[in-house]
Amino acid sequence: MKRRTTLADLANELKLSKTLISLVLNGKGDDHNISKTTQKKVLELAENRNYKPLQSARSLRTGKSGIIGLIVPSISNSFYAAIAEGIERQLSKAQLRLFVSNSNENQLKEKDQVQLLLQHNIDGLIVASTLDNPEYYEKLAKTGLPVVFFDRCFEKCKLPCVEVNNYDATNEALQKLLKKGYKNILFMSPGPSHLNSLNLRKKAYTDLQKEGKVGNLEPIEVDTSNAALEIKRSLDNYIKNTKSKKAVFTANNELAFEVISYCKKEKLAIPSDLAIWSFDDLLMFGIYSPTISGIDQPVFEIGERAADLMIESLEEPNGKTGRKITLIAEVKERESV
Amino acid sequence: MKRRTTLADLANELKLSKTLISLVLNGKGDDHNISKTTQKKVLELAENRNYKPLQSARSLRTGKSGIIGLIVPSISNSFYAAIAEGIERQLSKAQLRLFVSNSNENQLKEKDQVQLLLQHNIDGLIVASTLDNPEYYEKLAKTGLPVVFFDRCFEKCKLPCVEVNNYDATNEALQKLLKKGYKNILFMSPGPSHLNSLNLRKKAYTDLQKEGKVGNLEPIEVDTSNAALEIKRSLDNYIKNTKSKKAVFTANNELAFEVISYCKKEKLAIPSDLAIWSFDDLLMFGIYSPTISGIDQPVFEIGERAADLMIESLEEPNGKTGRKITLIAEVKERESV
DNA sequence: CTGTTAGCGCCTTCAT
DNA sequence: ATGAAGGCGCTAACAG
Repeated sequence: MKRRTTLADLANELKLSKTLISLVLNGKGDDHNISKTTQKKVLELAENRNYKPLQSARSLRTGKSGIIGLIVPSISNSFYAAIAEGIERQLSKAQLRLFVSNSNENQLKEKDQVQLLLQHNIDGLIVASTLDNPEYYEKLAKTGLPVVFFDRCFEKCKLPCVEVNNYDATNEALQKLLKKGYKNILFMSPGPSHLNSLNLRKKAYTDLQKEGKVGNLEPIEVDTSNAALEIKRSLDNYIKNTKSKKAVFTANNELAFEVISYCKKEKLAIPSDLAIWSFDDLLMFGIYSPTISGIDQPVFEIGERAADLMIESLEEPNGKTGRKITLIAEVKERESV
Repeated sequence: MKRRTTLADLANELKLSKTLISLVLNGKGDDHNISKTTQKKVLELAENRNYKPLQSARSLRTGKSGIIGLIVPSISNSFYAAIAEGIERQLSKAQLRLFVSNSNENQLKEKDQVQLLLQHNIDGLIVASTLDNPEYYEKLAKTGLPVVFFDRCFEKCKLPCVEVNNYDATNEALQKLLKKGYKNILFMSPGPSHLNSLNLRKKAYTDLQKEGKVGNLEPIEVDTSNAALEIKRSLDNYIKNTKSKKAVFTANNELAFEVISYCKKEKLAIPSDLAIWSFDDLLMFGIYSPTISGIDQPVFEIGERAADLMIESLEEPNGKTGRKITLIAEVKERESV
């Protein structure tokens, strides 16, 4: 079990000081007028010995780790998984690495994960937060840690974030349903929720109700730990009591999945017995029979832009705060309506 | 921007030595006969000041980081995402953290990622490798780094690994197809591939051919970067030239997805025009109309067992090598055949 | 029961 | 153009 090569090893072998080696390897050779030949020797030996600086040592010395923490509700949700890939792709261009943590929609666990990340000297934090307010992160940001939100942003929060046009996209989809003659649309969201993104989607619905355009059904909040059952109850009820054309709008992909599953079990035809439109767009929506209408968020771009914001924050720690990026989600009408 | 609390801070405040604090905080207080009252004082102050040891310092000193590296082809593939969650869940019980890296099925990138992980002093490596032989990892393991494979294991490799009964499960599914009267089954796998797991699936097919039970169609290798087109070409051809009942077996979920997509586009009925059976089992398979036959790998368990093997290796570095765990994948016959 | 000392590998100021 | 020395925060020998 041979030891890894260290700076000292290289220094000894070349009869030079560690300082010199360090300077050259960090690209500061020219600044210090170190001769080209020396530089070359150093670089070659380093290559040859496969020298790689030990991050924990460097991190201890510089206070920087080259690690960005990412916190998502669940990495096995394809939405977050795709965003994570976008982030990783972009960060790795800047030689940064990504620490992925699940919060499992649990506020305590989320804070725990942050603490763990902090212990690893992370340089920044990218978060789709489950918390109900941004205070915790605002405090963190005040200590000098760059924080970037995505997907789940907070109103009146100065921290940079990347989100999509939740309200407008939902409104557009609902309007299309109305035009198709669906009036008593059922709105379902995972809940109980304080999440701004979900509330905006819901607001698009309730605002239309206030305008008298949509029937006055109470929006349903589905406890996702028991989704299948709750959805069955709601839909059974909805279908029994609704005479007009029936349609359900789900605020995320998990619910849509359960609704489709329900239709399959109950042998309901889509869209004749029940029409479906979902916020989020899964790959399978495009090949299901019938194809399912969705709202397609630009997942990779969300990830990349979040990473960009992070890199910006890293470069100018006192730069303009409050950079908010709003991306456009594409409303996709398909056979399910 | 206030500095974090350090051991020295606590020591100063209590007029005790750093050593003492360190001992207590690491639970070695009793071993060193440190008085309960002192221990209590230390623990309370640490709690109070929200002291958290800095991992990079500890790592530098001990050579251990508490980080396990995970390398997968793509974390946005739901199969790997689910396994990653299983691993994370199990590791976190042992206070270990997970570094997730994508190899993108690229051998060079995979090695790069390993190097990066190594720089972070990782304590172990869990890998679904894209390499065509285990040498690289065997060398690594010889330096004392615990390595655990999963999903993609190597024959005649002494390193611990977790896999499923690829051959038997495929054989079972194919036998069921035969019994249903499908004779000229088309076999498709992502390729060109050297992966043992995929080759075992293919071998189950070619062995049946040798026994004369399955027609003698050449197994198809689909270039996944251009899957849709290649699949269309193969299936167009297959369907045109096959008179008997038609069925395709796909060796992974991505191909199955493309085949279903093809059927949708070409308006082919499943299973009357074309039957489908897939290795892997996606959530959507259960709600698609018709439901799709699959082979369900126990993803969470794969993750957990891989994590277990890692934890074992960590505990007894010179323990028995060659621990191989083979889990049973469940063959699920559904409406698509 | 508690403290002193040294050093992990690296970067950085200050000297030369 | 190069080097010496110190220290980041922590732990592990070795002393009392």
